[in-house]
Amino acid sequence: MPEGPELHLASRFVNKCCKGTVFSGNIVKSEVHKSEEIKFKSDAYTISATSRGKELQLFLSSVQDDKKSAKKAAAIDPQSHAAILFRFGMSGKFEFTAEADLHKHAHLKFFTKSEPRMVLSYVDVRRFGRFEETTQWGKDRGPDPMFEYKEFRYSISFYYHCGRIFFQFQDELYDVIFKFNHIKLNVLESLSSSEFDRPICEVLLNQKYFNGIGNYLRAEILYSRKNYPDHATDNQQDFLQISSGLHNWYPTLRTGKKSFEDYQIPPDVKPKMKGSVSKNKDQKADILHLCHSVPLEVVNLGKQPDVPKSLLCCHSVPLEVVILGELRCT
DNA sequence: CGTCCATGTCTAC
DNA sequence: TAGACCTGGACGG
Repeated sequence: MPEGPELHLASRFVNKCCKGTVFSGNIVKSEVHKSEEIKFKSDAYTISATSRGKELQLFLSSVQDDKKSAKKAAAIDPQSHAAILFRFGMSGKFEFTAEADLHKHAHLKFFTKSEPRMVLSYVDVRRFGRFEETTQWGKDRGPDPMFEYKEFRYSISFYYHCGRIFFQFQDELYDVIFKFNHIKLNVLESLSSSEFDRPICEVLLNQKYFNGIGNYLRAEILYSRKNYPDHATDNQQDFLQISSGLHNWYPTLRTGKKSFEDYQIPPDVKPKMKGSVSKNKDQKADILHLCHSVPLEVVNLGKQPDVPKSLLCCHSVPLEVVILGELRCT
């Protein structure tokens, strides 16, 4: 189930069924699950969710009868709010059921206050997923290619200029970089990490840059370029060539120019391609853009189950089949 | 009955 | 880079 799009749909699901619902009491972890117990406890709290790549955050907020006491509670009790970070492993998901219908592998349970009691539960058959009480996103995981597209592109280009600081001060760094030209931008240097010095099919699974891309999505992305992993990059130069968007973005690479204007964000940063296959046979789609548009298509298919499955023909086909099979989708 | 396979990390050699 | 961590469904004998 869970790559970026599924995590996002899971967050929508949680928001939908928890809207206006008040939860209460202990958050119950199954004995068998290895994650730590969740300490947050409240007589009355609400739940909302958001996702980023392959992670999902639940936000828990205590509710009070009147606003005054709410303020008071927040001031006195730091426990009036909490967040839980989830990774879904291979089989994680959320369910919202009656107590009687709880899944056998429900590992974390949130109970509604009112009767009949309902349960929001984190279900994970294989237990590869983890949860943790924290307001942070996982360190070493990059921006979401669907919903933080600009940052996603930046993260790939600039990570090695700014190091770990990048993830802590992303917004500030963009401003600095684009207001002043003090920092010399050099994509080749940015991509000089050995992490990019390998086949593109492996690079795409690096969650530091491609947070949310998994085995199925990379198959979709590589196929939609009509470019199979075994044709793909063996070094950073090839990665740049594959990512035509980076060339457009950094004219320096072709012209040697280094003026500030050359470093403006390209106009095509926002999605413009409908569908994932480039119309021009000779011009390969920008692979970074596909990391944005392809998962978004999956999200939209999830919204409308009746849509014909013509677009994402191999989303249910493992990578090996895509490589070997010249694709079997009609 | 058995074997193989699964949208993901994580860590020990 | 192989193995570990897990359950269960598909399929073969």
